[in-house]
Amino acid sequence: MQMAVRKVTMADIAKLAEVSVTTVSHVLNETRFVADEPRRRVLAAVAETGYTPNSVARSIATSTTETIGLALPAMSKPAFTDLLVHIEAEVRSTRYSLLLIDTEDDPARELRVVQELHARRVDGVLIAPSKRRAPAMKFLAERGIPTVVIDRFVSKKFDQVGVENTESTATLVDHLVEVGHRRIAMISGFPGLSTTSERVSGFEKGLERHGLAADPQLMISGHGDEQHANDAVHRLLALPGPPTALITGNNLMTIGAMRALTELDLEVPRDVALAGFDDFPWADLFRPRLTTVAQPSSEIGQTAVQLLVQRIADPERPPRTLRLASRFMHRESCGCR
Amino acid sequence: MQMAVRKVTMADIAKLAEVSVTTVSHVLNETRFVADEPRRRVLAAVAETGYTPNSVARSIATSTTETIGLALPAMSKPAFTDLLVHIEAEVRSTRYSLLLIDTEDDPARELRVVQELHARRVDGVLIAPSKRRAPAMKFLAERGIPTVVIDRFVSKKFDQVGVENTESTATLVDHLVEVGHRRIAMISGFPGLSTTSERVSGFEKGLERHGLAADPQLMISGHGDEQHANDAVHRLLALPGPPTALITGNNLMTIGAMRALTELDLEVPRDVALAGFDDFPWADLFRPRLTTVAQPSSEIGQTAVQLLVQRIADPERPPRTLRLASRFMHRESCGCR
DNA sequence: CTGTTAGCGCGTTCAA
DNA sequence: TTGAACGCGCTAACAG
Repeated sequence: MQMAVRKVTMADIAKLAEVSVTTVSHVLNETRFVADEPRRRVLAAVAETGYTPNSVARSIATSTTETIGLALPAMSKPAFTDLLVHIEAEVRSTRYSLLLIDTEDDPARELRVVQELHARRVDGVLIAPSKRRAPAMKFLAERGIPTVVIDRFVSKKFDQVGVENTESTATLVDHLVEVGHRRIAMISGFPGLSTTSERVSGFEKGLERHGLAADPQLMISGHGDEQHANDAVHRLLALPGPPTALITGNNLMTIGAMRALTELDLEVPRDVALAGFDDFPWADLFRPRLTTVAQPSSEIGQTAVQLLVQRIADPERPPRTLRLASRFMHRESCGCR
Repeated sequence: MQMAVRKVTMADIAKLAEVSVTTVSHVLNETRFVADEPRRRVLAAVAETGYTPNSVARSIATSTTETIGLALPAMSKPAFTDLLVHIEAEVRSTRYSLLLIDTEDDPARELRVVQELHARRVDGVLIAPSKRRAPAMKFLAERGIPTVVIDRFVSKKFDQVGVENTESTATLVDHLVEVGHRRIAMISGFPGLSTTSERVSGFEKGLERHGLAADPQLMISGHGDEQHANDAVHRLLALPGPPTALITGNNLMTIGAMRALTELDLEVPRDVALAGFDDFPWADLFRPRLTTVAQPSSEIGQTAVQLLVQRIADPERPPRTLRLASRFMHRESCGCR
C-alpha cells in the first residue's frame, strides 16, 4: 500500500500486470474466465496502486449510470423528509445510488430539475410532481424515462404509489361524528394537488355517510403550510356558527392549527377537537396527544424504489397505481376518553 | 416539438444545423463566440430534436462531475436529517448536484461508501465520520479528495465544521445549578465520537466552575439512542442518591429520558429537571416544553458546502476547523419559572 | 469566426 | 484463454 499515484487507469494496471486492458476489465467485472496467474497479477496491481475503477467511464461505455434521481418538492416538509429517509434506505439495498434534488414545488424549476437528472442520464426518476400536467411529467413521458410518481397521483400512465387519502380522511370524520360533533371544519392543503382533492373528497364522503351536509363555510384552504392554516383557524372560529371540530390536511397545518388555538385561548379537545392527516414522531410527548392518520412512509418508499427498479428492467411493463393503507392513530385531541 | 428520437447526440445536432460538433459545443456552453446564423441553426436543431446534453460524456472529457457526495451516518436521526435538508438547500444554490449515501455509522461500510463515491468521481465529499481514525478518512486523505468533515471532528488536516459542544453543554449545567440543582446526571452519546467527549467535557467543566465534583455514578452512556437512554434513566433513578436533574447528549436520548420518567411516574420538572442537547421542531407543543441547546444546522450545512466548494477550487488552501455557536433555548423542563 | 482531430477510461465485438 | 481495436458523446488544442 502506497500513496496513490496521480491518476491510475485500467491501462496502468494492464501494463503493471502484463496483460491487456481487456483482461483487467474482465477480472474486475468477473465477466469472463481469466486464468489464475494473470488474474492474481491484476489483483496485485490493483492493490499496489490503489486503483479505483472510474464508473463515469464505465457509464459512458455502457450507457447506464446505476443512479436513481429523486425529485422532491420541499424536502424540509416532514412528510417528504420522512419519505426521503425511507427511499434512501431502500435504494441502498439495490445497486443504485441516489441523486437528490429539491424542486421547490415550482413547475418551471421542476422541469429544469428533471432535465438535469436526464442530462446526468439517471436510469430512473422518482418524483412527487408539482401538479397534474406539469411540464416535467411531459418531458419524462416523451423520453420514456423510467419514472415512478410518489405521493401525488397524476396519471395512470405512470407507476404511482402513495397513501390512500379518501377513506383515510373519511375515517377521521367518522370518528369525530361518533364522538358527537356535527360542525366539523376541514383545513385543506395546496389546491390542485391530488392529495388535497382526495382528502377533501374523503371529508365530504365522511360527512355524507352520516347524513351531514358539507358547509362550504367550514371548508377552507390552508395551502398546506403552517401560516395559512393558522389564519384559517382564526377565520373559522370567528364564524357565527363556529366548528366544534377541526380536520387538518397535513402535519404542518396541524401545527398551525394548534398554535392558532393557543392564541385564541382555546383548549384542545375541551373547546375544539382536532384530528389531522400525517403523524408525528414522539406524538406521545405532545399535549394534547394528537389523533391522526399516519402515512405508511416506509412502505411507500420501499414500493416506489421497487417499482422503479422493475420498470428500469422492463420498460414495457404495464404501469401500476398503488394506494397504500394508512393507520389511524387514536389519541386524545379528538376528545374521546 | 416532436416525439424524441432514440438517442440524439451532439453529432446529430451538428449535422442538422450544418456546423461542426465544436460549434455545437461552443454555443451550448457559451464558451466561445459563434456568429448569429449558425448559432440560431444549432438552437433550432436542439429545440426540434429535444436534445439533452449528455453530462456523463462531458464528465469523462473534463474529468469533473459537478457532483458532491454526502456520506451521513443514520440519516433517520433527527440531527442528521436536519443537516441533510440544509446541505441540499445550499448545494442547490451552487452548480453541483448531491449524491447521497448512508454509512450506517459502520466503519467498514463507510469505507465502501467513500470508495463508491470516488468511483463515481464526485468532485468532493461531505462526511460525518464514524470515528476518529476511520479507514474511510484515510482513503480520502491519501487520494487528496476534497473533503469537509461535518459534525464529528476528527483531524485538523481536514476542513471541519460543527456545533461548539463544550461550552454549549456547560451552559446547560450552569443553568441547572443556578436553579438549585447539585446532583446533576449526564447521559452521554455513543462513546468515541468527538461530539460525545466534548459534551462530556462541557458537563464536567460546568460542574467544576461551580465547585461541584463530577460523580462518576451520575455519568452514564446512553449510546446516543433512545433505548439506551431510557435504560440509563431507570438505573440513575434507582441509585441511593438519585440525581435531581438530567442532561441528555442528543435529542433521541432526550426522548428516551422523557419516556423513562413517564414510566417511573415522575413529573418533569417537578420531580426531576431535564435539559438536553439538540432542539426539536414544534418544541412549544411538547409538555413540558423542553429546555435545550439548539444546533445551528442551517449555518453548519451552508458553511460545510461553502468550505467544500472552496476546497475543490483550491486544494492547497489551509484547512479550517469551525465550531459554530449553539443557541440556548430556555423553556420549562429545567424547572425555573 | 469555425472545423479537424485526438483523447477521456472503459466495455465489447471479433479474431486468434 | 487472451488481445487489438473501435466506439460511447463530448471537450479542447491546434489549425486555418
